[in-house]
Amino acid sequence: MSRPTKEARKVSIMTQALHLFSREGFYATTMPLIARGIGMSVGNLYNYFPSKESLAKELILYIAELLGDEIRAINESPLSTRDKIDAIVAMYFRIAQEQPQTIEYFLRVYLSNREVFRNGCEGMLCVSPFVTELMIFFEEGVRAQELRNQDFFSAFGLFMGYLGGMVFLQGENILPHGLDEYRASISENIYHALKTH
Amino acid sequence: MSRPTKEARKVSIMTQALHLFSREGFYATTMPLIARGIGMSVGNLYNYFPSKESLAKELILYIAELLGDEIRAINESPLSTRDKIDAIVAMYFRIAQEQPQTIEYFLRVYLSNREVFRNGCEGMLCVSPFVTELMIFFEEGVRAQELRNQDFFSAFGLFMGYLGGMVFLQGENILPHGLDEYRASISENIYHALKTH
Amino acid sequence: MSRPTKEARKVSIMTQALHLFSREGFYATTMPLIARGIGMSVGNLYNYFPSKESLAKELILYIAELLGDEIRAINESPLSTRDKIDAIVAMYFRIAQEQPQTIEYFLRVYLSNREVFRNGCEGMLCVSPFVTELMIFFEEGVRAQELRNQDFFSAFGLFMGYLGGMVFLQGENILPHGLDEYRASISENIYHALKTH
Amino acid sequence: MSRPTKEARKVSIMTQALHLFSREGFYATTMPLIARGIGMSVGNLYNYFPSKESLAKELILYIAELLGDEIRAINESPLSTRDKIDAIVAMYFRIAQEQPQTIEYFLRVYLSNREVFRNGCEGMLCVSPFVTELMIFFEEGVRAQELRNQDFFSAFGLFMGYLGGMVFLQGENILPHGLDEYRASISENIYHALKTH
DNA sequence: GATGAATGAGCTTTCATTCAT
DNA sequence: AATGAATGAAAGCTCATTCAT
Repeated sequence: MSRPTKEARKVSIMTQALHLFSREGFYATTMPLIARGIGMSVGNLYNYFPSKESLAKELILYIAELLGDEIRAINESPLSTRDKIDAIVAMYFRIAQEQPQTIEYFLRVYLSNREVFRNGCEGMLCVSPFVTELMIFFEEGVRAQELRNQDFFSAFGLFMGYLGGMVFLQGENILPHGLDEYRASISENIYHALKTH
Repeated sequence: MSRPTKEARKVSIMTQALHLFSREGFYATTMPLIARGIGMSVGNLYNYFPSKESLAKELILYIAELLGDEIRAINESPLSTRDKIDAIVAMYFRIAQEQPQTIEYFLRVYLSNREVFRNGCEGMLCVSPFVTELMIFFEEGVRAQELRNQDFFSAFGLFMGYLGGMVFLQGENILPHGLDEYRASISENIYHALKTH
Repeated sequence: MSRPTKEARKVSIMTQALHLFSREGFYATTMPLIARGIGMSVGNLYNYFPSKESLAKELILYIAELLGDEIRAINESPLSTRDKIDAIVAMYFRIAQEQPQTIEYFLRVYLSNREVFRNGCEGMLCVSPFVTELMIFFEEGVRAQELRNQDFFSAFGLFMGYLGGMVFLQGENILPHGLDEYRASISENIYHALKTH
Repeated sequence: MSRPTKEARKVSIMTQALHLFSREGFYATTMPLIARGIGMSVGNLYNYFPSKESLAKELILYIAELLGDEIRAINESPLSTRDKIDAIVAMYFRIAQEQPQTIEYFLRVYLSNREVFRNGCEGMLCVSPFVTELMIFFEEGVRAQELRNQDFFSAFGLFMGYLGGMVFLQGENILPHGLDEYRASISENIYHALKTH
């Protein structure tokens, strides 16, 4: 049986770290815990990532690119702005369901432990692939006169805060229904919030 | 000079802990640090709170009550639902500015370190005073036919996610303008999102 | 039985550290080793010294003062320069015999691990009490016309290198006789090296 | 292009190790660091030297032979004892300047980390080529009635301690002048110390 | 001979918590 | 109630050495 490649090992570390970080938090997740989870020695972990922080930073970059790619695909589709909102909400919830660690990591590790990302991820540096695409979405909606022209961050906060909030509530088992059943009303709310009168 | 009462001592511990937790995070704040900040010994801290976690839990309860009281006052006022939205947004931003620890604690300690609150604050247990008042606000708006009748959590996620997101962005120095300049557009967005057509 | 005072504890840590550092070297001496040697927990060590390095620095300061005091006493005595040389050699060897750790620490920890002392002990900062007294000795000898007037460091290197070298050789069990039997010849050699012709 | 011989590989390892050990110290120099510096794998290093310690021991042997050869050449020259002292001092300082690693290794690795050389280099075992030549120098000086007849180690300690001390002071940037400017006075001091009256 | 991923013991340091006073 | 010295488990990280390839 051939040994897994170096790249495969790196992926398995990142997968395990994503899992633990998102569930237990950055500080409660220890390097020995990550190592044990994939049957690797602690020392060897450091052959792949020079520090716990660097591991966390690679993860957020990976996630931002993943989300950025998803939104880009939607931006490039021929949908109306109204339907793009639908598509973004659906995409976000689909990821939250299929690979919940991804969104949880974003919410509970990246947004919460800013000191960890201070060096190397200043401002939106590590999430720019994703923010950029949302900005494009918004500006195209404005140009198409489907959305009101307002400060981007007012729209951005609405989008991300709202979606993040819903996923958070679901993660806490607070929602009486599944995420999917909220999709329509959330899209509608966002659309009404942003659309031209 | 009379010795401070037990209750006063407890308040001063909580004030100091709130300050440190919100600024440094739960894990980077040590018990000796809290004690030193108020000229008390570590040992004595444990006469008031049986553990670091219990201190964190009492804090979120306190904050939930504070925010709950603020919203109750708005609920009990004779304003229209539209103006109540304005008032809630203004109140939230005012607190974020006047006592930023409060909102920061909510966003960066309570929402972020779920593992800390796992036992004892399941679901919305520790924030119910505040959630309850928002629920009342929403139901009255529906009854007055100013707001569409939808699942409460869809509205709740919008409200809290949006406001929390904006305060977060400001905390990261990402917003091009001050929070106050977003007040009007945010209220408007929320109102359009939730109002009857 | 009353507990030892904080100062006494600190002395016992320093004593034990001096012992181990001088015998095993700075790096081969671990904090757990120091702690175990005096029946104290590792954690508590850090209530007395903020780091292993700071412990090493306090030790060299202590030693430099001890040696400085000894030489000062000789400087202040009414002896001739010739006899002062005798006295300094005798004193150095006496300390090397009675508390060998002291001299060994100077030779094998302070002089050898300069990187440890880089911050806070630059140049001769941490050994100045001792160097200063030797400088006084030398200058008084020159003024009394018993010693040739030459660059101080040429004399200093002779003195310290020679004495240190002999103690080193003894520590390695290389000397065929005890240190004391070299005292006369060493004093004589030093005197002849430095005296006016 | 022919592959380097086994011997050539060994020399390149030793050169690199000497360089790093003398500059960074024994403990701060890691085996991977040595390997990387010469484009060799860690594993292969162990085909040439069974351990880090053995590498350090081979180095001191090499240096002792190098210094021994230098002194032998001086011993075999027709100079007077007085001039041989001059020549030895000059040689030592020349090496300290041309290949400082050599002397630094002797002072800061061999003399300083005795625990490393405890097994295998007891006493003068690993530096005997060099000590032997100095012994010959001294005995010939005595026989020629230029030097007083005293215990060899008293003279040895003077020579090595003094020269080592001066190089050390220079390494610490403590000397107000360059080493060369001390050459004459040092030779003179040594000669006066040892010569017949 | 050569590679370098892998090991695992051990390092310095931290900190919630306890308890004798 | 109050103190703060003491504990000890555990953290992040390092590195000499091994061994399958």
